[in-house]
Amino acid sequence: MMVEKNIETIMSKTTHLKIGELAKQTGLPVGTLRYYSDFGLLQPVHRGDNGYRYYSQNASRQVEFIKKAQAIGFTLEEIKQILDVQVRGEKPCNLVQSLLNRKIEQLEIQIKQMSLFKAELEEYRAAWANNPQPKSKPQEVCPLISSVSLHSASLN
Amino acid sequence: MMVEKNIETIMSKTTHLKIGELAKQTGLPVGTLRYYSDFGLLQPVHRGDNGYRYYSQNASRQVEFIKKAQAIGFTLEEIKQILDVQVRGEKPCNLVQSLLNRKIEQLEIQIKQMSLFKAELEEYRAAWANNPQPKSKPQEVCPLISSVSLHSASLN
DNA sequence: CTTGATTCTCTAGTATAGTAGAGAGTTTAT
DNA sequence: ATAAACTCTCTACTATACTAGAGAATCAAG
Repeated sequence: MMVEKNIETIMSKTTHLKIGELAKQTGLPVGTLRYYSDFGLLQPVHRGDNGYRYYSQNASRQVEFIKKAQAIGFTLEEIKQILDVQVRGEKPCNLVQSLLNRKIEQLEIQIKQMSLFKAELEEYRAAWANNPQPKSKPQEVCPLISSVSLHSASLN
Repeated sequence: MMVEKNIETIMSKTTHLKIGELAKQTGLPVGTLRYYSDFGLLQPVHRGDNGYRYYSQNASRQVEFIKKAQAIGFTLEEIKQILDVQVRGEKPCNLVQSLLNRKIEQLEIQIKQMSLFKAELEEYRAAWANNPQPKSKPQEVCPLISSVSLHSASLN
């Protein structure tokens, strides 16, 4: 009993991170890490007898992955699906493959949309730069909406 | 009195849209349009004596703009700030210019991030395609997380 | 003129992604 | 051994973007 506990303690100390340590490494608040844990997004490798969460060293890399994916617009649910596969080291079953394919396609579309939208905003900005104010046509509320909207049609 | 009301009624019928009509044109539920109205994102040009919202013909184009911007990750608050300027036809004051500049920059960064992330997922997929399963190293939970994470560092 | 559709306001509920705090147990440092 | 720091669970609250429904007024058609 005593021996077993010692072994675990040593293991935990050397190979695992407590939640606060992971928080420091990643910059995420402890509360968020707990939330991820409960959500099933980032699970500790094990729980101590005290109930403490112990994370693998990989955890902070997974957090980085999560951050990126999130910044790009993936929901936690979607990220979980991707990470689940990673973590479980499953063979790429058809389901998972198609999931990944869908995500990649989505990204591609989004990148295109964003590029177009950016161009639109840039035009917008440029048009303004030398557009004093529309005094003549009061019924046209926005002087730029029409030009902006020309491109809008092609985006959706 | 009577004459005024008639004129308004005629104006409304010919130049303005009732909420349900706009809903049909745009595909957005009436409730959402009301929400946008209350939020100040898409305001009716006027309210009738009955309290009805009357929208300009432009409204549906603005909705398209909103949809796109939203699809790309802008919040309604941000979109409002952009549209406010459009609608008010304001001169590009410094504040607004910098707002737009910031948005454009943000988009640029996001596009880059998404491209990198997409590449990452593609690598991921490719690596899986010919990776049977990691039997030898049980402690390495994920066979791909390491390769994935190599690129991760450069992304943030 | 009445019926049915549309609109109004207002309240409340949903999902996502957390954040904050209470109250209790655990660990660490002195 | 005791205090400070850390962790636990659980509840409740926040913001964003809606959605649903009640109850009342208004409008449009036959």
